[in-house]
Amino acid sequence: MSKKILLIDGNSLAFRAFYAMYQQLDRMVTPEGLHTNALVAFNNFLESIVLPMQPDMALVAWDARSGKETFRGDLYDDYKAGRDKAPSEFKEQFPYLREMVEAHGLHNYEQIGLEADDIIGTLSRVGEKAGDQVIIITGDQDLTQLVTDSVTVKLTKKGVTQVEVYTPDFIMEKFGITPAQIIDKKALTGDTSDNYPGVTKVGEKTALKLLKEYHDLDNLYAHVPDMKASKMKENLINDKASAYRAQKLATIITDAKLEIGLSDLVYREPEEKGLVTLFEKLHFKQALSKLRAHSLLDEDFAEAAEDSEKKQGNFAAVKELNEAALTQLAKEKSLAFHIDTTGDNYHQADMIAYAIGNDQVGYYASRDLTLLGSETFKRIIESQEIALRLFNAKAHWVLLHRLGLNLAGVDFDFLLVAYLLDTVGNDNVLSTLAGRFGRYLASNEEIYGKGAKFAIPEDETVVLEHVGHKAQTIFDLRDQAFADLDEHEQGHLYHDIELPLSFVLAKMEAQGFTVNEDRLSKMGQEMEEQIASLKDEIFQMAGEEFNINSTKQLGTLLFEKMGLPVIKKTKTGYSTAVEVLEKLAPQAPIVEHILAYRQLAKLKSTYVDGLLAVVDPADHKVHTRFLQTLTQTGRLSSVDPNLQNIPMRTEAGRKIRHAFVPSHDDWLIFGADYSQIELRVLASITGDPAMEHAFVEDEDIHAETARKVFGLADDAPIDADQRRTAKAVNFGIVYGISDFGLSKNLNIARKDAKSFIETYFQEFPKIHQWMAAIKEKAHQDGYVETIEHRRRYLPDINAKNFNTRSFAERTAMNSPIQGSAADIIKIAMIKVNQAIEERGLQAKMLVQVHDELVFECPKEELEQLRETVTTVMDQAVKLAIPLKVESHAGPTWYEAK
DNA sequence: ACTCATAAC
DNA sequence: CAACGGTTATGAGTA
Repeated sequence: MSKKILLIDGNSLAFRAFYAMYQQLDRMVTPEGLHTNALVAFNNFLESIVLPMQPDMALVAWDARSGKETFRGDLYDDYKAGRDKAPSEFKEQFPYLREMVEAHGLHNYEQIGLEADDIIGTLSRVGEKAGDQVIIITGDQDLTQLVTDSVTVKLTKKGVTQVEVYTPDFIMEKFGITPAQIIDKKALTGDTSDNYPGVTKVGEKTALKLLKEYHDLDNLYAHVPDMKASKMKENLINDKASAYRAQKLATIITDAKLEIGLSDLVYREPEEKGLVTLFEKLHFKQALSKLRAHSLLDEDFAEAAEDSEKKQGNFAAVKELNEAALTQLAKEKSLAFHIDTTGDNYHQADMIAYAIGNDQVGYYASRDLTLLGSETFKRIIESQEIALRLFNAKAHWVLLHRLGLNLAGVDFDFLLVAYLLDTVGNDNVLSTLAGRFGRYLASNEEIYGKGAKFAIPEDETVVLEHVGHKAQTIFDLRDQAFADLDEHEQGHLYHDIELPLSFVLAKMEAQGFTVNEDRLSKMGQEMEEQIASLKDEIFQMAGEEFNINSTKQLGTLLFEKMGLPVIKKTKTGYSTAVEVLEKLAPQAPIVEHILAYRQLAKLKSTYVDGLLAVVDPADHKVHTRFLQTLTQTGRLSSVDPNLQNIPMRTEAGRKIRHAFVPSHDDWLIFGADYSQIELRVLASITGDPAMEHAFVEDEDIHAETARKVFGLADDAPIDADQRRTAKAVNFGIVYGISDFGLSKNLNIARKDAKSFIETYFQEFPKIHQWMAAIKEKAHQDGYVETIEHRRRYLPDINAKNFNTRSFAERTAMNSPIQGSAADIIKIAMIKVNQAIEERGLQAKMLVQVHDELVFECPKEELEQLRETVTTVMDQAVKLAIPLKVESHAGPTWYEAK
């Protein structure tokens, strides 16, 4: 009986595995500090590729310790030189790979003097002679030279779970040559990764052409003298020695003396005990729970194999959508829907293709946008009866809104759920997030390219399959993702906060904020004049012209030519940051000018020119996008433009706000903000009586803190400096205090800062206790939570490096505070939106700035809106401490704060 | 693509 | 002993 022999190129696959999950490197670390990304990917490979194959014999071959010990090292000194050293994050995973291979029932083998290739080459010939079927899995194209009718090579393409199958026919079709000629192809081209040259200027194309004409290297050189004079001929003659050396280096040994034979390679079933031990050591939660489930149900391996095959993308055929299919789809209870666009900015991006379907009726895709205008499609999108599954509901709401449709009935937003489950390493990309659930599909980058290379593939079926697979992935992942959500107790956070909020945000974005472009341009002109005259003065004082925007040139002037003292350095040179320049200002009058120039240049470029560039000429509005699934704490962020960092602190900057106006005459801008929300949250979750008292009595919290840390009477007067110090201490507490940080911020001695903190903790003991407890929880669980169970994992919390660990500890203290404040304003936004609708107000919510909401409304609605908004914000959540809301209104955003 | 500087809360 | 407050986005310069 013919046997199935599996030979695996361990080194090349391990490398592939490491880089396939390189983006996840920082996420995948055990509490002991061991990186596991390559191990996770390699395990996926063993489970999803090897297990379903059920081979009779299986071996993972490894390179001997150093290439120099092989004959190739003797033959060519630079063999594999110049190869990037494997990073330590990779090396540390290596020992576990062998253990993993063993536990999965395969054998490991390496032999001094041989590379993995040679072991595989030799065994493949042995197997072939015995009449067996040999399958080689590798990431190295060299091995394809071994292909015969009974030896196939599976070459990994992207990552380690997608392979291309090389047979003699396939090679002929792809290259037009036979497997044996692969060696001579390499002889001519050389190998950059192994660092040996072939013939100068001969690449793959030329090599294939020559081989088709002359068949092999010997025959080619026999005919070189007959070739007509050319640069190539010269190169062939000059590099003849190099070509023959490359030929030797590229030839895989097929007759090495091995200490093992086929009979030593019998494949055993995976060993459950060994796997459990290993997975526990590596903290593979998913793999462990899968293993447990399987052993509990006593599933046989055929079923396990089927399961893992499904996981890595056994996609259903994607069908072309038409009216008839749409009618069929409209009868379904739940459907996945997905649109691909030409860019991230869904306010203006074009739709490329879309897909819709479920596991019952299958998946349909189309590029025909007219179908989206049909009544049937409208029913599907707008009906509450059809539960929709999407990836990024907010983006889809806006895209559909542009078509005049009102998205409703959303059940599952995979992006939101994935973000709530784990914020770390979330790149907002479907393919990556699906990978976390063991589902693999092509990334947009693979299909469309990125940056300047972005292009829609000519072959329409590629695009249709891509969106179709996305829809299927989204559909399939719903139950698992919701189960995880439940396990985290995050059902409420998703269903009652984030999902409803996404539609509130969509509306705000689509509404847009009107910009008075004339006003903004005029400000820009004035700034330009001031910038020009500052520039003149600076050049005159410096005695030369230079680029003031260049920190490098500025550094040279200040610290070398003028000889000012270096106060701080950056990685690349002298620091010229504000705090540095402020210290230098008394010593050199030019510095004041530079500071003024800097401020104006920033305002002009970012807020005048930058803003004008993104105003939509059709409606004179800016339509920001609020990123709901980006920050580690649960806050929103805002891009294109960022409306959350419009200047406020300096008068010159604040004037920019004059350009933000209502969209109608006789309307106003109204702003409402939470006062001291983070300190109130802190007081509430720690239950500190002293702080609670201050807030319940609505006292000046910074003054009150000053009395405490300076040991003054309850009614003692506080001077400005004392208050400023106390305010800095309060801020420090919220950010996860350190004495050094506070000393730097207040410009005081470290021991004074330390004593402030100690006194603070004596006066607010519950805060001290909470800080210690939250750090302890983080060390125990690896994550912290907000009042609404928003979770933040802290992969570095047990790091050996003090800095890294300290940073994680401060984060552990800050995130529950910042995140709970984010929870509160999000709840308020949903309730405010609802209240505005219920009361039939015309007012529109436009922007959220972390503790502030901005609206536009008709003048006559102002007081009603003020009452509505402040009450709803006040009452958004039930805390032990009252919340306080302040509000302002006026003709522009300038007056509304 | 990265670093630096600076805008906000 | 060391390093040193949290969360972001954007523009300009440099590589």
